[in-house]
Amino acid sequence: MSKVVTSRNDDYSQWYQDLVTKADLADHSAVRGCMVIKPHGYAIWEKMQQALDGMFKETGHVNAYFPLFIPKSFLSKEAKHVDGFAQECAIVTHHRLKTVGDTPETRQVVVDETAKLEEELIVRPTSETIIWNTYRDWIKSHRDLPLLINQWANVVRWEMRTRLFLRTAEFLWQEGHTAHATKQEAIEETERMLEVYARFAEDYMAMPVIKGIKTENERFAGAEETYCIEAMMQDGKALQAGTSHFLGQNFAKAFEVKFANKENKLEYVWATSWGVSTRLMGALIMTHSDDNGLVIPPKLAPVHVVVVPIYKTEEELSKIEVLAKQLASELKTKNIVVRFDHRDTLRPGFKFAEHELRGVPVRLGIGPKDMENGTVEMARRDTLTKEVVSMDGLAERIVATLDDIQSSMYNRALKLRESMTHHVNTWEEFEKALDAGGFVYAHWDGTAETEKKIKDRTKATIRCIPLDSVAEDGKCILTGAPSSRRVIFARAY
RNA sequence: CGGGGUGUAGCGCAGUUGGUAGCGCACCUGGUUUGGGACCAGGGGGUCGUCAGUUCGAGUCUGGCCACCCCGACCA
Repeated sequence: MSKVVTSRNDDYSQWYQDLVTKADLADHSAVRGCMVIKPHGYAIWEKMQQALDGMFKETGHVNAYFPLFIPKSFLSKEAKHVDGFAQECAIVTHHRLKTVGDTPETRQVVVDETAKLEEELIVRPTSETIIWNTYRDWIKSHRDLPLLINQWANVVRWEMRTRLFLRTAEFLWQEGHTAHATKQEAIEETERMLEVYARFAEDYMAMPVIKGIKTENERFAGAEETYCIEAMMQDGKALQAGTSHFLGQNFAKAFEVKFANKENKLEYVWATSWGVSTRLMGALIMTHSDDNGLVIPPKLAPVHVVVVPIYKTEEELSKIEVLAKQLASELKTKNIVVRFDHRDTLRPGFKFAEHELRGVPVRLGIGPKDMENGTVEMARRDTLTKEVVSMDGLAERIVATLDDIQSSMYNRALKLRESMTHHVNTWEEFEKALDAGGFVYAHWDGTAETEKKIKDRTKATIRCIPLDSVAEDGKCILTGAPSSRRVIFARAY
């Protein structure tokens, strides 16, 4: 009974926390703001990594790895960049400990002050600086470009307040860092990777996203332009799910990265960077899960089908097991993972609840009645519906069901987003729509001051200027100044 | 960094006017069960966050410290 999660209606935030811990995704660790990602959570992250990594490689990228530590002086070379990150850096100052105290009771380990570093090291909050410092040596000619590199890594940002997956002091991510000969190429790359993220979110996570551009206020520190995908969570709040930055020549200039063009003239290199993080785990949870637990889209489920045997005798069990094994090997050829839940100390009802909590998309119950009738009970996690189906053609049926789960999860999420999206023209409507929750399309005069005033008054930020927005004359919701297109406002995570 | 809260068994909690720690779940053993979170019997498991003080005696009272969580401000 201890595994029941708080309902979304009672306390959304508590529901989220319950879900993360009770579905065995992650736990708070002994270190403030840092989480332990448990095997089940990590398995889902690995599925995400796999899919994304494949997409990166398809678009011509290769993986590499750069150091965890960044010399302090590197960070300050790009002025805006350091401004953006200075407040949340972990700093390494020493490289040795020593033991003091003569007795076992008083003995303790302290920092050895004689082992102070000449230059402090910053634990990377992001790797632009160390990477661009390295690129200086790698890029000499236009023939070295484009340079398309990704790294899977952990980064540390000393956030004041943390939440499991959504904002942790240490998080896992991938960061792509590319170098190009022309501005146009770099912008194309930025947009290409935004497209990859959007496709991943929608096709794999079954999470609809809006592609857009950040306003100056929300732009990445050191970028010329930040593109993003924005998703809406079930409570109507927005979540930035991924960003792709056009960095211009800012880092090339800061780190003196020049290449000889075809005319043998030296030019600064154009750059992009783009990343998604374990925050996507939070997005996944808050997009689909319900009061019974996690709901995972089949494409990201570590296990697609679980078979729960219902039996009295060992003989019955072994018959069911033979069936399950057969089904598993048949489905394995279609990359569907079937697990047979053979645990004999737990009753079926407990297993049903547990697999629901952990989000297995399809559950099959097989008992004596089924063995007699040649049927199984098939339950869908997304709809919580059950039906008794024939064992004949079961594999095909499962394939079709998984496909259907994948697409209906997307459709459900899209429908919810649409039902919580509003277009408003007056301040009064604007406030009302924000309180109702969701995305609010409204006109804005394009100034950072107005954006900030709106944020102070309503806690809503401009999530993005949608890429597909159409030109439309209107008046700024706050100042009444003319505006040529709507932007999306929302309260956000 | 402000506000609030919590530290007692793996988890969730109780512990009265101070008298040396208990309940549920989980765990172990045995048995009966098994189509939506089983039941019976027996059993194991504790520096009560930490330091100091008051006291014959502190989980309980006093003070300090630490940690974590939640709500804000800041950020992916």
